[in-house]
Amino acid sequence: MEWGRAVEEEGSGVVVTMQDVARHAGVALSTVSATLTAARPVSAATRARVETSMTALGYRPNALARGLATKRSRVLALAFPMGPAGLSRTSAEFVLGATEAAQDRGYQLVLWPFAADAAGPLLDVAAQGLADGVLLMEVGLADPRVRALSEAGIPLTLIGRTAQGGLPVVDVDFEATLNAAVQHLAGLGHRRIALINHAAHRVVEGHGPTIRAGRAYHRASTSLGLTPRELHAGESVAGGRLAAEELLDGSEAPTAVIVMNEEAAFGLVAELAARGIRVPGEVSVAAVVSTPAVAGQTVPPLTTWHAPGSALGRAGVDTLLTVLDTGQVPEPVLIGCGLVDLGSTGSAPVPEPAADAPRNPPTLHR
Amino acid sequence: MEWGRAVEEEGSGVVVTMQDVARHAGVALSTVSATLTAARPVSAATRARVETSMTALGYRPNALARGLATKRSRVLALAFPMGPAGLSRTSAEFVLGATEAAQDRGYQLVLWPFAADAAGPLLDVAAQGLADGVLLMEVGLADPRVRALSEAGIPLTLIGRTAQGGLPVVDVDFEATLNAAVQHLAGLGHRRIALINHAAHRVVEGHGPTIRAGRAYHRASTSLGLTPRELHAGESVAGGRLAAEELLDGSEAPTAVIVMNEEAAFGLVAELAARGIRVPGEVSVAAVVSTPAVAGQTVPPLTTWHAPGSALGRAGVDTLLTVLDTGQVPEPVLIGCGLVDLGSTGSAPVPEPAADAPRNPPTLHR
DNA sequence: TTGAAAGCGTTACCAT
DNA sequence: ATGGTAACGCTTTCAA
Repeated sequence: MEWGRAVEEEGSGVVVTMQDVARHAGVALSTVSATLTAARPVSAATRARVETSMTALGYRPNALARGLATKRSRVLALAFPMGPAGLSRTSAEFVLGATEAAQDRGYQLVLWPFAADAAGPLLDVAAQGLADGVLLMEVGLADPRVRALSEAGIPLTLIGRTAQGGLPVVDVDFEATLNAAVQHLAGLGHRRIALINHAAHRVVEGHGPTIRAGRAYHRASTSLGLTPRELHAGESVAGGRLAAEELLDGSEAPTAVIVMNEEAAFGLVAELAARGIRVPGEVSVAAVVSTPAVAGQTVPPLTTWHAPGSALGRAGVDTLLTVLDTGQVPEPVLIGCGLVDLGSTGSAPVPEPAADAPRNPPTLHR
Repeated sequence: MEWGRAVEEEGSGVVVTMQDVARHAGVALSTVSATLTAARPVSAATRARVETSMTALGYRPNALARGLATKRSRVLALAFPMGPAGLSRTSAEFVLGATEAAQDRGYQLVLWPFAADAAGPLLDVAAQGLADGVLLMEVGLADPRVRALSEAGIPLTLIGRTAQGGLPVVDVDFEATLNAAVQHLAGLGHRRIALINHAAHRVVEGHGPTIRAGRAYHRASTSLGLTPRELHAGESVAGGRLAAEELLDGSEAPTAVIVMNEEAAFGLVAELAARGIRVPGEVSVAAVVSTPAVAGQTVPPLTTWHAPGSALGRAGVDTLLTVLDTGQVPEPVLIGCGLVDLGSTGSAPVPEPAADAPRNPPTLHR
């Protein structure tokens, strides 16, 4: 509808450029660009003409060209080491939060699956300009990726690692969470509160959550005058059962168990059920840094300190964008877990000595 | 180390362009490009010089510029509707397979989290040239995204949907899998083989797997002269228990159950355990289109027809690249599940009437 | 075999 | 407020 130029109305793979829109609207190319970016004032009249032309032609800005010109792709890469186990619910909540936050701020968030150890491909992607910055999930204490990326000067933000070396970081507040859990159980009268943590090799590998949760648990326990008892269980139902057996077979069986290992939680509950031990009547159980959606799967469902996935996601994006925009390293952001009471914790049982193992007050009868 | 030009050795955010490399190597820009793309012959000598210069300067090709020039980003988008439940193990295996296949063929595979219904953002990303093609996961029978993308002329491949409308597709071969499961159990002597499928509303919504699995199960059963009994269970432990109760309470309780619903499988096993029914002694259980990693979590672990996630991922990428390169629509690819026998299926119990419900041969005693 | 130059679709700056 | 035009970093002709 202008001087005789063949106008493709839609579809068919024909790319409509800014130049096309400009011609159609009878304005200069730079004016079209301006109405899009608001980089300079455009009169309402021309703006209207331009916008009409854009929709008429089905114009779509080319992100690559824009990125080349601005040196910004407006894409954020979320690098996560993906094993065959998939994405845990907690991670998923994180991703969703991050995705929303990114969109709110005009960025695209893409998940880039990378091997946990290989920094190379990650480096390429970032250095090639495909992503403006990188969100690194599940960072180990001595993660090769961190060194590589930060040395290459690629803006990044770490998820899941305490501040060290002045890198931008967001993380679960394990300290606060374990403290809350211990306090909660102690408040119910429990004196023997055990922790089932991740596998022992995780500690050796420098797995942050495992280490920090363990430390926080010990600190919280001793500060209340309780004797901590930490077990490491394999990440499996079987691992959980084993830990439970070890815990229950001794004479000093705990009356409350904190589990920081989702798979093992299933095993613990199964073992308790197999022994006919009532939850929370005889033993209280609390899942920590988990989610009710998972911890609620057991019978009975477990009271949970819900990992703040979504909030962490938002915080991660915000932090990364701050780095991108200002070059400054923001303070670490730590977010605690919220309590979701699903009824698996209750008052400590009255300390009645078991029949098989008489203790201090010499046999009170059963 | 050349005529006096300030040479940045690394890092520090300074971008090294092809022009820089050309100058450093004393060749033309186009020659550098040629050594990189092999688009034209380059003598070994100059190639060596160029490569030396590239590493000396720490050159990284700019993907955006290359994409702009070639009109190919060499990025494939894997669009998956991400809910808070995360990525199932099966999906994860798919993603891994796809990622590997993409890398093998020189492409980057990114996961683009999108709302299941919103086609808009997806369209933008693809139309903007950020991705060359789209892999659509979890496609519903009347998926708005499919229409939008194919109308926009964006190369795509569907995952999880039978061929219809001549679109490129890869999927699990439900027919073959359910058939194999039914045959396997019938071969063990079972005559009452039930199916616990996904929730009923899935059928209404046109959830492909649910519908096709159900159909295949019915077909396989009747072709063997068996009476099919299909139940729909909610995707939860509770849903599984409910279905189990319904199945077990009747007088015609099945001796074998096929479960095509991972969450419900947990409930089924729990209910069987609660009733003291031995698996596979009294009831055989088989998980279908699942993975041993999940179905092995129950006690006892379940014999599984393992969903071919990885193979599907590779097939999906291959199909999409075929579409991209040739514009042709390849034939649908269907891949069946492999059997992983974890011991939860066994011979059908001898049809001995239970003590509480005497049947044909009047009370043989227990 | 190599060099020079014209795009790719934008943005950003300089005029007007 | 608007129109030209030089980048952006690369691929791809076309000559030499």
